[in-house]
Amino acid sequence: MEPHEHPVDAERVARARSRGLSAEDAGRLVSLLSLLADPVRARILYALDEVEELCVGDLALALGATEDSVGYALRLLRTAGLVTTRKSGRVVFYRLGPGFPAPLREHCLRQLVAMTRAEPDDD
Amino acid sequence: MEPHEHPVDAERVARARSRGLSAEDAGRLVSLLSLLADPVRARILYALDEVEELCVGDLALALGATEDSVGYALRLLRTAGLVTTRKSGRVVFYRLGPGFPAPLREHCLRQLVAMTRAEPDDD
DNA sequence: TTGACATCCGTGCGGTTACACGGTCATTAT
DNA sequence: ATAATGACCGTGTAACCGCACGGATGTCAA
Repeated sequence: MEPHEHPVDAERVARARSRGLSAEDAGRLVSLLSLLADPVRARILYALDEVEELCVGDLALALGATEDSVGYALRLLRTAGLVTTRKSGRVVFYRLGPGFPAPLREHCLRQLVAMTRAEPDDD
Repeated sequence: MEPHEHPVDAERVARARSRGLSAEDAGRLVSLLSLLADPVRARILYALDEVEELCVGDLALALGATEDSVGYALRLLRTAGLVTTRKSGRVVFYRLGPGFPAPLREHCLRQLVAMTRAEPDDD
């Protein structure tokens, strides 16, 4: 099942090859988007974008999810450096990390959400 | 394992609840982002954004992937309505669909890619 | 018509991922 | 000190997903 050896449009193929996404860049992009591509994580990030700071229990309360669920989600987000923690007593507060990608916040979270709300164009 | 009944910051919880993402909106957002969160699909969409139109074989050639792989990827993208097809003889050309979300194209594809390239801030 | 080709489709398998459970640490109150 | 609480961690399991394989469809060439 080798790719055929007769490019139909060699010029476009060359352009796609040179200006396209490398496998490495795609990998980084995907590992980032994968973190957003989960209901709990997306809602957590969106909530933190709205109210700045929340602790685990309150987050679970606000989302109507189990603490286990948000705990697991926060584990991944924290590992990826997308959120930071502030510990006060036995309560741990979360907020969006300083290294949180601005375009991701501005466009992917806000704009995409707005769009998704407007267009009921889904399965 | 019920959420505790003592919100630490009741005001923020209320705000996160009212202005936050509903489960349904999150579901739609996630089903969209999930389509981007794959190396092959992301590279296909990016390539189509660059060169307008490509057939399956040329796409596989440009990405250095098997035709099976891009065939499967296109199957999902087509089902979701993100790409459209134009058939010429036995060759099928793909391009970004008319319903392709503009913010997704502008920001998620282009800006995020640029950012991901610049910042080696990943696992 | 016969054969070769580009693509699509259904299916099974392997790897990944989300989630629930039990145990542990640190902190606060009695 | 003991008990209770908020959160973390490691592990097992079940579901999901990408992908390869085989076969089917439609098209061009001889």
